[in-house]
Amino acid sequence: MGEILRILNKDYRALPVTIRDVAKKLDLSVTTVSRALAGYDDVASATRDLVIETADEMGYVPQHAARQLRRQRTETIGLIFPTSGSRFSDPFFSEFIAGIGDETSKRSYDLLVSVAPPGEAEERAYHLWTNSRRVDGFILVRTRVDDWRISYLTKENFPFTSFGRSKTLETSPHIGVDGCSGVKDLVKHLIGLGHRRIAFIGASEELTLVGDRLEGYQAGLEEAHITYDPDLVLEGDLTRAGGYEATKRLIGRSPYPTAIIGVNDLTALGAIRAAQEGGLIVGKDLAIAGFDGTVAGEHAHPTLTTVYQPVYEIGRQVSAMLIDLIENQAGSELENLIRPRLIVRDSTLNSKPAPAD
Amino acid sequence: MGEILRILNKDYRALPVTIRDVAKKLDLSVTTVSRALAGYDDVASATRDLVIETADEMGYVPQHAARQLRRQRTETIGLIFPTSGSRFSDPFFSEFIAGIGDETSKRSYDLLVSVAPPGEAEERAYHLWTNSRRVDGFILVRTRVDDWRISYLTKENFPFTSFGRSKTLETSPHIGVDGCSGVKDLVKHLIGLGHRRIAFIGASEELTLVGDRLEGYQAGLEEAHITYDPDLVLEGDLTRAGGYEATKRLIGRSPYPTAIIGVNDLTALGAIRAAQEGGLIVGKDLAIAGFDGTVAGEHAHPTLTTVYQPVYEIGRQVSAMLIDLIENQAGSELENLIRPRLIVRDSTLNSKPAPAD
DNA sequence: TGTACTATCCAAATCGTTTTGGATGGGAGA
DNA sequence: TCTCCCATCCAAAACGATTTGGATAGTACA
Repeated sequence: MGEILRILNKDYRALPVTIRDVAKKLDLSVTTVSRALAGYDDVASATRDLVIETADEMGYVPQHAARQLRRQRTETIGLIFPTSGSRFSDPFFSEFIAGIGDETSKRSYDLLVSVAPPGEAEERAYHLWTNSRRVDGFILVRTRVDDWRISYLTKENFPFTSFGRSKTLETSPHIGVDGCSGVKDLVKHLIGLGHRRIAFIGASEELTLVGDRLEGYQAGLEEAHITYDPDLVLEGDLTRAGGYEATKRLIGRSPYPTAIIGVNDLTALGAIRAAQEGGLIVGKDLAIAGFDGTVAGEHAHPTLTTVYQPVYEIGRQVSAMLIDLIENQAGSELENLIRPRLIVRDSTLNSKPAPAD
Repeated sequence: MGEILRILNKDYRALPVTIRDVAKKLDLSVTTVSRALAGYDDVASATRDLVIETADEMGYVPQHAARQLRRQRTETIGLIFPTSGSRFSDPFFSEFIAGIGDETSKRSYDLLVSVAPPGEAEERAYHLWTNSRRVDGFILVRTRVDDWRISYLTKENFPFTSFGRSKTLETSPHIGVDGCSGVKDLVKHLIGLGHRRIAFIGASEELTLVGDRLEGYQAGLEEAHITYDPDLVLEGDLTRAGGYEATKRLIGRSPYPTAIIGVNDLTALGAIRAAQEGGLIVGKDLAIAGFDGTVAGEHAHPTLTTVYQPVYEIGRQVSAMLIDLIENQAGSELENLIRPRLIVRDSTLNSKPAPAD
């Protein structure tokens, strides 16, 4: 019969079996079936076993929409990636999602993903997902100093956790990477090699990660009693092109800096390219380092000195914290500050500058 | 009043405004409000305007679950990435999702993402999302020769489109990249430089993309009347480590091949690493090329010759096709075969082998 | 004036669950 | 034999939207 329908009607699709079908088959009430499957103890254990068995062999799976409507919970968390789509390729991304995905599926949550550049489209996206009760909570990445998302969700009392701190962030659990101490370690490493004219290519200071890392840069210099020179700090945009452009300008100067720190790996890769085009040998004439620990840095030539952050693990934790928050399971502390790890590679290693600075 | 609740109750969260609230405020029926918002013409235009206006200023957004339950459509598409989580970092991924995300949000669909390694967990994931009516359709990536996903979804008559072909795939629209002609171009390029001993590092032939590219390798050789030597074809696993291991073995031979093609960029990057550790100058002693066109290849040293496929665009198209399929909008053809583009860079360019082969 | 039609509105059913507040019957204890 | 209680079950009311199948009143036309 199903077979006939299938043949007659191109649009045939098997109707999903509902709880009512199971109830009818067993001559039980819908209530009992529901409670049996939910494991309540007001149904006889013989009945319960029978219900579970037949539900299973009938292939019954509760329809998500109905359950969600009744329970007013979606068991879904949202992630809106703040970027513009077309040339978006952030190695950070896949690892982060993998971390979130593993944790959520372990706790039988789902993950709803969207991509929206900061601004109006982003606001619309958050409004929509909160007001339509599309998700139970959000994971925020790339937090900003004045972060609209944080104030909005806080005002609405909507659960969220974030990767990154923010001055608007007071009460919601989050994971921060101590970019300050990470970059400070890097600066120390460079100073240990004899560098004194160290440049920093950042990005919009609206991003907390930028300010954080810049702070580490300044702290590192200060500790070595090197006066901070604003001329050595340029602004990129977290992309390779940004790093390339800024480096072009830096090596055009005389004297040019002997070391460059990129605020992230992509920036540093752009810097390497620019330096090499300018005829400099990276790792010898000029030291270059990044921040992130991406695959691309491992394969660059020379291999890139960087500050590594465990993105997969961060994704896992930040979603675990969110689910705890949604389910009102206290226990996760407010801030988890991860200390990143310096990885020294060839792009800085043999770069002792001339002793006469 | 809301303010008081907010103070008294830590768990206070604003109740979303429902269509009933809007109806009550305007002293209209729920029906009329619904139909006004849906744009039916059986409501007076003055009423319609009023409804739209007040709904807007009350911040009314239809609750997704309720609408979905009634309409039996989710306006959501699913993507289950076939990989194991922990060390997953595929540059392909972020660009593909960006493509899908832009297209779906343009057509006001949502994207549900999960990660599950091929096998039991994957099957459970598909079962769950189909039976619970969690999504309206799926996008498949990394299709396999005998693909359980394809047979399952076909049997269930559940909409899907895929990136990649398969022998189990007969009726569903998909985008294929002509890896065969792509690799053939690459082989021609290498032969043009004088290479004759060209190795190929593949991966499980269960993946259609592997067989496809291998075919191109063989076709290229044949066209140049070079006999195919199975000893020159090794199996990697699409990762850098796989390429590294295989290359170690290749360059241990005597004579070693003068050129190596990696089935993807990561494989080729591993090959470069192994060759360099073995004391070979890539691009001179040994030519190496990949397939994908990822960022990492651009920054490798030497820069990697590769076959570029427009992943963002493919993501966009494959989701557009899926939505058309879901909404029964005919028009999209069954197969869209994209011809990838050879990008010649330094890793092969100056690699004319000694004329006496 | 009566009829037919149109424009505008609405009550109630429905989607598939979960939850509330009983109903029922059999056994134990007096 | 009569209560009372407990174990087991269930009817009906939600949840918030859409859709079906009218109802109502005003207008046009004879």
